[in-house]
Amino acid sequence: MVFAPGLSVPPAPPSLGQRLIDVTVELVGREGIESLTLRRIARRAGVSHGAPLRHFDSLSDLLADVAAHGFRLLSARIDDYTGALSGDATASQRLGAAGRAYVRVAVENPGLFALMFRPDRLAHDNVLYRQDADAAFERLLRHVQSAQRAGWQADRDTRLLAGIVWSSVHGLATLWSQGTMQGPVPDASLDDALALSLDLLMASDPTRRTRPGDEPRP
Amino acid sequence: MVFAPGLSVPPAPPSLGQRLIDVTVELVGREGIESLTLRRIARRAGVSHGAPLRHFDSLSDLLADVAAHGFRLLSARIDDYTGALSGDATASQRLGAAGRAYVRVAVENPGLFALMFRPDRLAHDNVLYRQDADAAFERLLRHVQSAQRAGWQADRDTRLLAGIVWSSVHGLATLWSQGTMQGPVPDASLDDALALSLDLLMASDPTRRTRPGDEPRP
DNA sequence: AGAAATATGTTGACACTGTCTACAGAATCG
DNA sequence: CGATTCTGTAGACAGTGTCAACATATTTCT
Repeated sequence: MVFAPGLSVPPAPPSLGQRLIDVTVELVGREGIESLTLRRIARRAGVSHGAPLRHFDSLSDLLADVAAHGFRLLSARIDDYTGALSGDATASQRLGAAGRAYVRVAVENPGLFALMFRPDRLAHDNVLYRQDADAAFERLLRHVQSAQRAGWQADRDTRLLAGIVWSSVHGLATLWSQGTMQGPVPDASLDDALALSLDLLMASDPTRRTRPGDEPRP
Repeated sequence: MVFAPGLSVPPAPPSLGQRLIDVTVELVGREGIESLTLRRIARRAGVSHGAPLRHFDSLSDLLADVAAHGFRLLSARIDDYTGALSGDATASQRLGAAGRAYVRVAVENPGLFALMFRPDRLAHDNVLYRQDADAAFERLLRHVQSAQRAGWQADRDTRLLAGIVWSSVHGLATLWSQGTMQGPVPDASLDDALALSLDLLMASDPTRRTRPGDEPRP
């Protein structure tokens, strides 16, 4: 092994706290929310059933940290999707891309996404959760603001408008990712649904020429 | 007591099955979803902890029946709100009233509403649940259909369009009833949010003259 | 009517769960 | 070096969903 100071520092083994979060993320991804048991998480991490409580106040505290991780993932995906647009994309197109990222995260990580919006399973006093959730919303807020400056619904209250856009996308993401939509609207494609939803939202956008679902994707 | 055949038949005491459902509805209304325990429900109904399993396959089967009750309540409220409009109300106004009813049910019964959309706590093979949920959606579908016949988004696929309207209203109802919205949009009023949401949805409605949030309420 | 079958409740057991306390060893610090 | 804190283990406790055994009613059939 070569000695290269600052480069080959052996990666410190992640603390048990972090490993428990990783294990939980993997568990909720493979087996869903009902599998999220403190003892099961501990077992899978290879420690005794009492060990997690040395790092988290309670199960709901651990789950809140996991949910916070989900919000960080969401923010990253929003940045990916909006950043992948060409430089001359309109603000509304960027907002649409953010919405697309949101639904994608929900559908690709249904368990984690469900956990993120289940207040009865999350410690309400977890600061990381509130921080990262707020950061994701602020991202959306900035995109709404830009779209407004470009003329879309310019006279509306920005925060409320962002809340409505959020609601709209969140409803689609929720119903789709938990399979509820497949009952009443069985043979619809997610892309069609998403395109229609954004189309209704952006119906009054003066800058749009084509359907807002037609931007390139990353 | 007067003998009046057909009128004063002493009301048959509701079966334990029905009483368990009633108790659960009341419990979820006062103490939320985390309180929904088979043993606790049995205790409150005054029977032993094993009794409920003579009437339901499992806790999740009982909860699915309770959720079905919630969907029946939802359908009734939608009919109330749309039926209270004057005879010359437009189809879009009726659709808006249905959306208002949806959000109202969610906000006034947050625990029950949360239960209705929590697939991990409901028996997926409960027929009553699927029936009553479908019935509620069909109601919405008919209102969307009427609005389309009146010219709103007439060229869209009706079921998909109904799914999008549902999503939009459902997102607002969910985030508001579970208090998530009060974080990012603290001082917004539900009426303003609802009005704005319906306004965006109905932006392209040719029959509307005023803001669609302005119809009378029952 | 009487017997058989079914329905509906109780009780106790089992394997789980979250959380608490007591304990042990390691790391850190004064 | 001694004391203290950190981080893990092990056992206990109350609570959970579900099942089997048992006791009565109630209904059904002959």
